[in-house]
Amino acid sequence: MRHWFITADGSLKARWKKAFPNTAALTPDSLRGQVQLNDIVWLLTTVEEWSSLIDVATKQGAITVVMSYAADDREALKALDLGARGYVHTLAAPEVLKQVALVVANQGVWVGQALLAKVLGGSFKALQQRGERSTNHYSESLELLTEREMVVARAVAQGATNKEVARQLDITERTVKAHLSAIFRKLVVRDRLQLMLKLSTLTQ
Amino acid sequence: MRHWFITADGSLKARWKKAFPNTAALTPDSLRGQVQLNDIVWLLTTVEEWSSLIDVATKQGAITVVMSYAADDREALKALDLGARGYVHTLAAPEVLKQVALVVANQGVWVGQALLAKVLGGSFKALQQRGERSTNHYSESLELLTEREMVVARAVAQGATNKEVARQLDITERTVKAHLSAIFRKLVVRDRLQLMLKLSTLTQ
DNA sequence: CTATTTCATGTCCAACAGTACAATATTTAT
DNA sequence: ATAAATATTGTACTGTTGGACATGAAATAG
Repeated sequence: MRHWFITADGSLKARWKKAFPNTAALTPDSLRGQVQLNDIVWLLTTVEEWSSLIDVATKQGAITVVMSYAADDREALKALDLGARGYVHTLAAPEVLKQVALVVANQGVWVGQALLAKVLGGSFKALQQRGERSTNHYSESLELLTEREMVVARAVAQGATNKEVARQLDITERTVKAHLSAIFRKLVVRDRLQLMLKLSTLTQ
Repeated sequence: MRHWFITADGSLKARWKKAFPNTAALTPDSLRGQVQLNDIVWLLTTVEEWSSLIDVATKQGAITVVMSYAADDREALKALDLGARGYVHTLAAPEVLKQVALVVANQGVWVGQALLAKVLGGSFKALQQRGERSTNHYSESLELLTEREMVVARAVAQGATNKEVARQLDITERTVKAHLSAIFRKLVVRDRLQLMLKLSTLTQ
């Protein structure tokens, strides 16, 4: 089982070699005939080139993973729909690539956690034949927040401390706390970590 | 990390032991309190019992896989929607079970190929109009963490307090802090919020 | 014009988080 | 066998967080 990285110029990044010692880079043209059964093909080409490349690779029994700079759910779903078995960020660390390889090589599918929730939630409802529009109770609860609270919530969800938020917004730390208390009460979470989780399930 | 097979009578099939030497069978009642973080729970109960059992297992940080005789797509989606990470046939061979375990333990989701097509097809349409954004930047490695540290890191990334993690793992709060200090140092983050952010990108 | 909402700030305090010093037992590697 | 890594727990200390009391100004809705 070999790993092939398909890049426009056939270049091979060091971190890929670090992840998989027995690997090689290829240009899109030289893909056909090279790959074998259960090889893993990592595609770094443009969106336009996927379709045919995924097809070529899978026809030869290879497993395809699309790499992209844009962590775009729709793009990911398109790739998976076309036959790719994974969708991962281009700059993923060697350790992540290893995990992805492990999963896809074992018949699994690699998608982000956030995307997964959407996929399962969405499709489940789709199969249930429900005509209701996707009313995420989150957007409602988010609308409870005032403009200022929203800004604070976002900053905190990005990992900022109260002090940092205060500096960013040029207000005192006390005021940040006041906003946070209101946010916690409105969104029914106990602390900034739970807030982070709540926000991430919806804004990502 | 242990494997638990939940059956009505608490019986344990030979092929499960063959797949995972380090395993045990449980009845639905005895599930609570037994399983730990990152354990894998295989559910062989009736459909009616899933909901609560998946909930109990995941609340304790375990990964749930539903086993069923009926290869029913809708049943599978329901299981996954409830929080299960895999859906596999009850009579699956040991080799298959090992693969499933490998995939779900690495953040993957196990579903059949046929179901996958449906899921993606359905959700792709369902998700046509949603915007996305993302940020990815990391270099440090998850493999720097020991097994124990990994368990703590995941628990914290799910929003647990030190006290809660201590209770879950049946260790003192002080030990949790020790692990966390090691985690922070290794992953070069300053606190649990930054850890959360880092893990969410690493395991995306 | 008043009532309400939003935004800002203050002090006090208890709980939580994280580090700096440890120490000890077990397992793993050389 | 010895060294290194891992897992566990302890005390003491500092900084952060969030709630419980507040107050006051500006904007907005009725």
